[in-house]
Parts: sequence; C-alpha cells; structure tokens
Amino acid sequence: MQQLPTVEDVARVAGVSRQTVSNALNSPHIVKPETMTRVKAAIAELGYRPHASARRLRTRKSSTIGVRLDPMTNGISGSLLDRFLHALTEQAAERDLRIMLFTAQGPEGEIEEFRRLRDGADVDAFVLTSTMHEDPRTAWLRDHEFPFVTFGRPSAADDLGDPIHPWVDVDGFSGAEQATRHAIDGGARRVGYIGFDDDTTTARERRAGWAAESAARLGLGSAELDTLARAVVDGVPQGIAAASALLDLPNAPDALVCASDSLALGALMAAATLGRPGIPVVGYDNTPVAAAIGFSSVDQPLDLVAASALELLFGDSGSSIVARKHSAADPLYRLLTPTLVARTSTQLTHMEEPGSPVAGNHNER
Amino acid sequence: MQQLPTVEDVARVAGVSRQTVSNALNSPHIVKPETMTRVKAAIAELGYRPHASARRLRTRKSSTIGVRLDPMTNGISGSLLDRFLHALTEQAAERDLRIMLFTAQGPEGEIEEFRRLRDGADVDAFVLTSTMHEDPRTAWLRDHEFPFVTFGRPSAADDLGDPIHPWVDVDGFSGAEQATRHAIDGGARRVGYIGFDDDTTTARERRAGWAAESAARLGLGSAELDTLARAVVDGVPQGIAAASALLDLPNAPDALVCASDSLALGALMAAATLGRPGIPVVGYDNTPVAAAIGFSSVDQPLDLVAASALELLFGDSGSSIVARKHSAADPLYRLLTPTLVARTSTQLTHMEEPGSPVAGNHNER
DNA sequence: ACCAAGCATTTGAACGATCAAACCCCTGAA
DNA sequence: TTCAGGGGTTTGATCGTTCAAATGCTTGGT
Repeated sequence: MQQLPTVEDVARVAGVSRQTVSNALNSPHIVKPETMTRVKAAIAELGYRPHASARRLRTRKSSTIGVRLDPMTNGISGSLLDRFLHALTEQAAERDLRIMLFTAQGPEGEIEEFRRLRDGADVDAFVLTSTMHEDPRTAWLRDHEFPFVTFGRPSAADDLGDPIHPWVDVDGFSGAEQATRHAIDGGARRVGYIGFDDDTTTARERRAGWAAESAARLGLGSAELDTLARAVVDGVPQGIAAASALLDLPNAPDALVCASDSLALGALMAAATLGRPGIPVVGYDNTPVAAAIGFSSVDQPLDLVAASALELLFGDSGSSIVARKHSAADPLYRLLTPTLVARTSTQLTHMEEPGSPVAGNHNER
Repeated sequence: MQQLPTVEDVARVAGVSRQTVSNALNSPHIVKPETMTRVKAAIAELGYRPHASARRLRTRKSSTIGVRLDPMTNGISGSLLDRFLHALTEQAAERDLRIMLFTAQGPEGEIEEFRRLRDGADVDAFVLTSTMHEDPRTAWLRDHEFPFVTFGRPSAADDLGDPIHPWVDVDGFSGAEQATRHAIDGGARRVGYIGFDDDTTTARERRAGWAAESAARLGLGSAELDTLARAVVDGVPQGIAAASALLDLPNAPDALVCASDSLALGALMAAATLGRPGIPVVGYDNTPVAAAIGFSSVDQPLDLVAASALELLFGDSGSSIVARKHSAADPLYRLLTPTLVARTSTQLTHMEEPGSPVAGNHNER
C-alpha cells in the first residue's frame, strides 16, 4: 500500500513550490506557461489527485450536491426518478460536482439531515424532487439561506412573477397541448382526457393544455369538455375504468390523451376490450412501457432539467454557488418544454416496433 | 453569518480539552460518565456538529459509499433501481454512511472515476449494480484491492465455492420455483415459462427453478418442458408474442410463469386477446405495474439486499471497512430468497384491488 | 516509602490543501 | 541611479479534526 502523492511531492518533482502546483490546478492563468508544462508533467508522472477532503476543509466548499430521495409516493415517480438522477449525475460530472443521496423519516428528520449535511460541509446545495405545498423543508432552507432548487413548481400560488425559491419544471400545458394536437392531426374530432384528480399544478396545467387545444381546434365548449374529461388517481386500473366510462358515452371520444403512461396503458386495455382497439391513445412521461408497447407519449427533457437546475445554482459554468436575485431578464426558475414522441398508434394485440421521435428526443441513449 | 462551533468551542464551554470532546464522540467508553454529561450538554448548547471533511482528512475515511448508476440497459432495471437506491440510502443512514453517485462513459471512463474517487478519499467502497461477465471495472477494483460489492453474481463461472469478489444476489431459482408452485397449487397442470434469451446467471437460474418444480410436481420430462418454455428479450411485445405462441400450442399451458413483469403484462394481454382471460400469470420483480393490475409477482427483498451489501463491506455494525476472507462459515456473498406476492389472478378487463403478500413483503411502505 | 500499573485527560503534531502576505526579479520612468 | 509597479513564485499560517505520546492522579503491592 503505497502513499498517495501530495502537492508537496508534485512540487518537488516539478522543481517548484506547493502553491505553484495549487495555482496550476486552480488558477491556471497566473502561472507561466513553461512552469505549467513542468507541473503538468509531474502530476502525470506521479498520478497525483487532489485530496478532496483537504481541499474542502480549507475552502469550505464540497463541490457536492445533496439530493433527497423521496418516498415513492411523492414527487416524480418511478422510472422518471431514475432517469432524472442519471441526468443529474452526468450533468454534475461535467462541472466536477458530485451527487450525494440522503433521505429521512418525516419532515423533521429531513431538516435534521439538512443541518447535518450543511454543518459537516458535506454539500453546497440541495436538489429536491418534491413539490409539496407549504413544505416545511423548503421553508427551512429558505430561512437558513442555503442554496437549493426543486424539480417541480412549489405550487400554483407561487407565481412566476415572484418565485419564493428557484425551481425547474416542465411545462405540462404545452405537453398536453402537443398530445392533443397530435391526436387531432391524426384525424380525431373528439379527444378525451384522463388526468389526475389531485389539486396540483401538474394536474391543472395538463388538463388546461388539453382543453385549450380542443377548444381552439375543435371548437368545443367548456361544458362539452367536461363530459370528455375524467380525473382519477394515477394507475393502470384507474385508466381502464376511466377509459371504459368515456368510450361508453353516447358521443364517445375518438382519441384519448392521458396524464401518465399508466393511465394510457389502462386506456389501451379498455379500448381493446370494448372492441375499439385502433383508437389513438397518447401517454405522458415516455416511460419504457410506452416505448415497449408502442404508443405515443410526451417526453420530459430530463437532462435539460438537470442542466437547468445546476445552472440556477452554479451559473452558466463553474462549480461555485452563485447568489441570484430574481429579475424579469434572469428569472429564478426554468420552465422547459416537453416534446411529443410519436409512435404508430397501436392495437394491443399486435406487436409493433417502437417508433421514432417527432422532435429531438432527449432521452435516447 | 455566524461561525460554526468547533471542538475547541465545545471544549471551552465544557471545561475540558479538545481531545476529550473528540473521545466523547468517538470512544465514549473511555471518558468518565460525569465528564461525558458535561460534554454532551456543551454540544447541545452550541449545536455543535463535527466537520466531516476535517475528520475525513485526519482519519482517511470518508464514511461514504460510491454507487455507480448504470446506463438503463444493464443491471437491475427501471424502478427496481429506484427501490434499491432508496433501500441502500436508508440502510446506509443507519450506520452513518452516505451514498455518492457517479457514472461515466464506457469502462475506461468509469475506472478513471474510480481512481478519482479513491484518491480524493471521497469514498470508502463501491456498490455496483451490474453483473457483466469479465467486467474490466470489477477487475480493476480487485487488482487495486479497493473494497466493493456487486448486486448480482459476477457470472456462472464464478462459483459459490470461491467467489472472485463479494456479491449479493437474490435467488432466481427459488423465485421461479415459488412462482411455479403457486401456479400448481392453484390447479395448473401445465405451467408455461417465458424467460430471457441471454446467457446470464439470472436467465439460467430462473428457468431452472421453473423446470425443477414442474418436473417434481407435474412429472414433466425435459423434452416436454422445452416445448413449454420460450426465451425472449425482455419487453411487453415480446411477452405478447411468446404467450401467444404458447397458448396456441395443441397442448397449451394452463398457467404462465414469466421472468419479468413486462413479460407478464404481455402474457396477460395475449391471454385476453386469445379468449383465455382467466389464465393465471405470475410475474417477476413485483413492480408497480404488477400491483396496479393485480397479478402475482416475485418480490426481491431490496432492503435486505442493501443491508447485506453493507454487512459484507462493513461487518455487522459500524462504519469502517472490514477486510474479509472467504470461508465456508462466513462466505463472501449473500444469496437471498425472494418471496412471492400473491394476488388474485386477474382478467385484464376487470379491475381488482391489489392483493396481500403471501409472506412478509419487504417493500410495502 | 517507593515504584509499577492503570485510568482519565491533556498537549503537540499531523492530515493535505489553500489563503494571505512576503519575496524576488525584471522593466521602465523619474 | 533609484524606485515604483507588477508578474510569477515562495513562505508561513490555517481550516477542524484525530493520532500518538505525555501528563497527572490514584491505587496497590512489596
């Protein structure tokens, strides 16, 4: 077990001093090019790596971001969280930042964890994937002026004009609008909607997007729209039930837009069972199940979400926290636009190949 | 912005020295109880928290575990990874350990990342969620004697007798066996099997479990078993195709055991389409989709997996790496047994409530 | 009365990096 | 000739903690 080389060792080999090595690493512009070369050579020769903890102790920065893993029930769900974590980890790596996970029981426990991570200089900032209304956690972070961003808008009440904290979100209005447009472009004249029954921004925005597009393109009034929409808890069985109800209407929809892929899957099943297997169904989140079965779905640009979150915390580049003030020109939030991934509308009994994206798909690997 | 308190501050308030405070924290047994009380009071009064980086610098331990996030395609997939990460984070918290994520492009990039994290004293050990054969990454870690565990056996060739590195896995043989037993207990006399066509331990073990139980309970020979089994790529469409083929056989199976919930979902769809909606289908991984639709599935005890991984690295308790040698009494691996979560066998067109587990279900929250 | 042994606590040094200030050397203006 | 200015580099101090060795106090055996 050999001793790891330190700045001192590098300095000796390069024939310079500690600090010059440090400068070569952290302030390249102030070292003479020729010296730089020697230092770099010495670093390569010894395989030197800065000791992260020593640096952190001195600089009081950790270059690490804490990410709270929600219990499954809240926040972004299922494989979306996977993909987001992946994207965040990759984007963070670009800036020489690392991701540290944490979790805890209950809000108090999490605040305790915030405190611990902050006081231990373990993290420079937090990324939260939850959007609870009046969340005591975000309140604590604000009160203690500790940098953080959320994936998801805090709530409807927190206006775009003066956000109470930085956030990144994906525009559900636009997503549902695109889904609806896709169905209409495919020939649909009455597009049904199956959404969530909770009182969240997400639920509201998506329904509004569907309603707006339906009204504009199909001339449907709000009473008529109400008959075409169902609000349920997320899940396959709920999708089956809601779709069955819609398709049994006297004036049934000829296409369905759903607020999740689970609901869409349920809708497809119901359609097959009710003898309407060809009816177009559009899902949301573009999960693997949508790709596997082959129905269209709205794709959230998770790597952009991740990049934007980091940008809000650390600026355009670099890895030091920047304090920001909200302004119209440089808002404290980022509202991103999703893209529809169009696939050949599928009958459940047939096997189809996954289709190709309509526009750039951010999540193809 | 007030200065955070240090050991020195605590020492002053408690009327003792630095080191005594340190001892109170790290070696409680060597401080006099009365002193202990005073120190504890001072800590509470000042709200003192040890500075993690300073401690790491001195002790050369980070109390942090690096977890490599695989690209989606490999390793444990989809929401399983979510659940595992969650479990790991929670188990780690119990031991005052933290989880740091990382990822990279290609094996070389990941090895570079290993080196970086090791040399920077960022992590004490790694947990990998991939099981590639002859993986250069695990080879590097072994060569450099850096502690790590994998979730998943390295490969069939790496025998239980002399594992080439520590691992935790869930017994696929037992899982498939239980699934098959469940089907037979429900009255099935010919249980079909839809598994993976890749040459992995997972694929082999699960098929073997199904075959063994079928042979033992139903007296089926290996030729007959071959006609009842299909090996495909994981995915819903593949499940549909394989199930359709099996159900179209002259001597068709009266139940289906599948190596994933995706395949099971496909099988259920095919069954519904072919007019056999009541046929029992058992899935694998107990993903949300199984719960939602209501079919039985084999549940992997992810929190046990996480706990076992930590145990292999850090011993029964504590947070310092323990070097282990493989022995029959104390093997370098943990093979865990999954449990079947039985649900009322579902016809796709009906809505059913999720059932309750047959045995303890580790993943209910 | 002496010293060995043990316990609880304290003191000085070290971990590996960066900060702040000092230093050296060169140039150019007075 | 002198000195101010500045780029490039070095030196001493420091971040907060734990290690290793030293200290003081008690106890008990001979």
